[in-house]
Amino acid sequence: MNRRKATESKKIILEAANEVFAERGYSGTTIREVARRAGISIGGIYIYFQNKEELYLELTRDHIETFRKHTEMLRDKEPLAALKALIEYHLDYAIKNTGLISMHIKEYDLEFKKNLKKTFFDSQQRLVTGILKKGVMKGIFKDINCEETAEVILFSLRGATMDYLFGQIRDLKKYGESLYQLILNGIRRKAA
Amino acid sequence: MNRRKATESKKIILEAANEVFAERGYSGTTIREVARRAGISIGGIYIYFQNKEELYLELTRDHIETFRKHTEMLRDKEPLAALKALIEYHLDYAIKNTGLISMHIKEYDLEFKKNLKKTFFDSQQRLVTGILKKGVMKGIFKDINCEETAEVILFSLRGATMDYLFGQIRDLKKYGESLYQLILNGIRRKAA
DNA sequence: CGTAAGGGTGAACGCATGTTCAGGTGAACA
DNA sequence: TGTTCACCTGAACATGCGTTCACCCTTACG
Repeated sequence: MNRRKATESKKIILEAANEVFAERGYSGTTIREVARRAGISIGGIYIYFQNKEELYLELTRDHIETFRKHTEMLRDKEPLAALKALIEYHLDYAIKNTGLISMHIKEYDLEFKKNLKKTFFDSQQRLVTGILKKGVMKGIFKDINCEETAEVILFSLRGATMDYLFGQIRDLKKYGESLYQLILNGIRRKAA
Repeated sequence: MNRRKATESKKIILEAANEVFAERGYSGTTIREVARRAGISIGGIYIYFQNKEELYLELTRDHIETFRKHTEMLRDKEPLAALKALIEYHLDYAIKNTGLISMHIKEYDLEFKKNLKKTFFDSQQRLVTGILKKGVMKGIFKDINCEETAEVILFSLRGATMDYLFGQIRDLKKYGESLYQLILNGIRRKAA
């Protein structure tokens, strides 16, 4: 029927796939459902994507890139403000992208996305370590082990995200302040 | 052939199922594989369990009960010791039961185990809140919001578990001390 | 007009899964 | 020995999946 341009169709498929993956996870997503929601035929998907994996990878690369771009900006802020903003961004992201995060948690061990995941986690780890090191240098933070503390901070953020996902807590934002205080009391140099 | 007693067969099936579920998660587990590993036929499984869900639930109930029993004992300890032991137990459990935890994380939203999960999470929450309240009463901890702080502590423990599972960190035990310090500095009443 | 090509279709294929059920087998007892 | 019954078997069934491919439109161009 030649209804659309190729680039347009590809975009529509990606958007539909994004929806379905977020709702159902990787293995729960069927090509049939993506096709249905994109308003294209089953075979039509395979014109633009070799297979389901490729479709998934293309989406995941986008998501990681978006997240990375937003958090990398924090490097320029003051350590305290950067930490606060990091916590806020994490919690905010979790609230606004439940489906996406759910997908990545549920299928965390898919072999074909291992590299992508490692790169992502490492970049976050480096970012927080950087913030902490800056704080230590400036005398704002105690003389902590920055790598290890960065990891622990990320633990708590991911744990909060997970509990929110699990439905264990309703108002995630509420915990932002508690998290900030707990972290800060643990690393800040005493004023007195 | 009447090789075994019914109770024995059921136990063998449960053990096999435990293995396979831990390795492959719920949906990744096939009755065929459980049967193969239990040394019984496919149909044999259905003599003892109505279906896959029931098999899974029976196992999960056991696991939760074991965990709960071990942590409830901490109520009698001194708050500081209880916190330390709780952290230790969590990390230890994560290391020794990767497969199990992986299964629960990967299929966290299975409808038929929702109640079981909520009960489990709530009991942990109550336990930590109790420990904190005792500490506050004794003047060991600051006048914190016990419920909220308990949640944040559980965040960090679950986050640590998750990062370990994700392969992001290798030596989980190493982070026990960091976690303890961060938490403690955040809630302990200053000695001076 | 003919025809090539980009864009699209969906029935069909091969495979895997949870579940069923007609039937087998051996020990225990009459 | 014959009968019963608890225990067990695995081919068969219904379903659902990712993927393929022979074929169909519509447009562009000569």
